[in-house]
Amino acid sequence: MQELIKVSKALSDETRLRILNILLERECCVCEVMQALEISQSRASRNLGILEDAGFLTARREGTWMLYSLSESSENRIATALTPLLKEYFSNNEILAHDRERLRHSVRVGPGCGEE
Amino acid sequence: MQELIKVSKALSDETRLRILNILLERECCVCEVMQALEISQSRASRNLGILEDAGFLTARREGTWMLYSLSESSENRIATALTPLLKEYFSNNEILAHDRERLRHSVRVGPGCGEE
DNA sequence: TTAATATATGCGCATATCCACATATATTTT
DNA sequence: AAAATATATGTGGATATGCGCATATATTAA
Repeated sequence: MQELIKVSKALSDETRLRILNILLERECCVCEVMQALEISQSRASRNLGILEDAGFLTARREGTWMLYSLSESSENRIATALTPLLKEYFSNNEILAHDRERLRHSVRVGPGCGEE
Repeated sequence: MQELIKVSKALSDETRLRILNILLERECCVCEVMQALEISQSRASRNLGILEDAGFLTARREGTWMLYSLSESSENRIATALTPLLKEYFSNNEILAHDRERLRHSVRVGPGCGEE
């Protein structure tokens, strides 16, 4: 029961739903989440952590970046059962469409990206 | 998005999951919920109200009783999509099984029930 | 090693949540 | 109308949550 409560709490927040929405598009680093949602770094990081802890996300490191993506189906049965529902629910929302739009224009800066 | 947040918050609490669990068995009045879960009257009433507001429950009056039951599928798409998941999730839990057991022994008292 | 960049986290504050207690409301019975 | 019963709700207190700010940590580049 505690797992279900954790999953539900993870979905009980607008910031986290917005994060799931853009991660349905593609894997993102923290700074891309910040840019797409126009939120602070600590806010992005903390909410990504909550979604990861609830089983929605998987993190991997690539250089200085932490890349977050939706978990595989095997990781968390509840979370992945909900994902199709979420995707459908996210399709007709102004804010979420706006976030996805900004994601397309977001830049991943850092050592790995030499400036030209 | 706010509707999804409301539904998620409704599921983010152990008391409310326990209420959904016994209502999967059958329609209940507030005093039966109190007895099955061994909680106070105000706690039962308030949490039933939260589940109703989120679209999970429907209430009808019968004399002095308020009878709560799971909503029909048409009422709330999100809530009803989750119900089968919940049902499966509730099956192997000690607390929830105990609640269902107490529900079987609960008594609906009141003016309608003449003592013999 | 030092500097630079990306991310995580300690902390304090504002707000939300949950509960028990007391009380208000609604319905039925007398 | 008054009493009895079931339920809803106002209130205050304890705890949880979400955030910004500052700082710590991790990795890479020089």
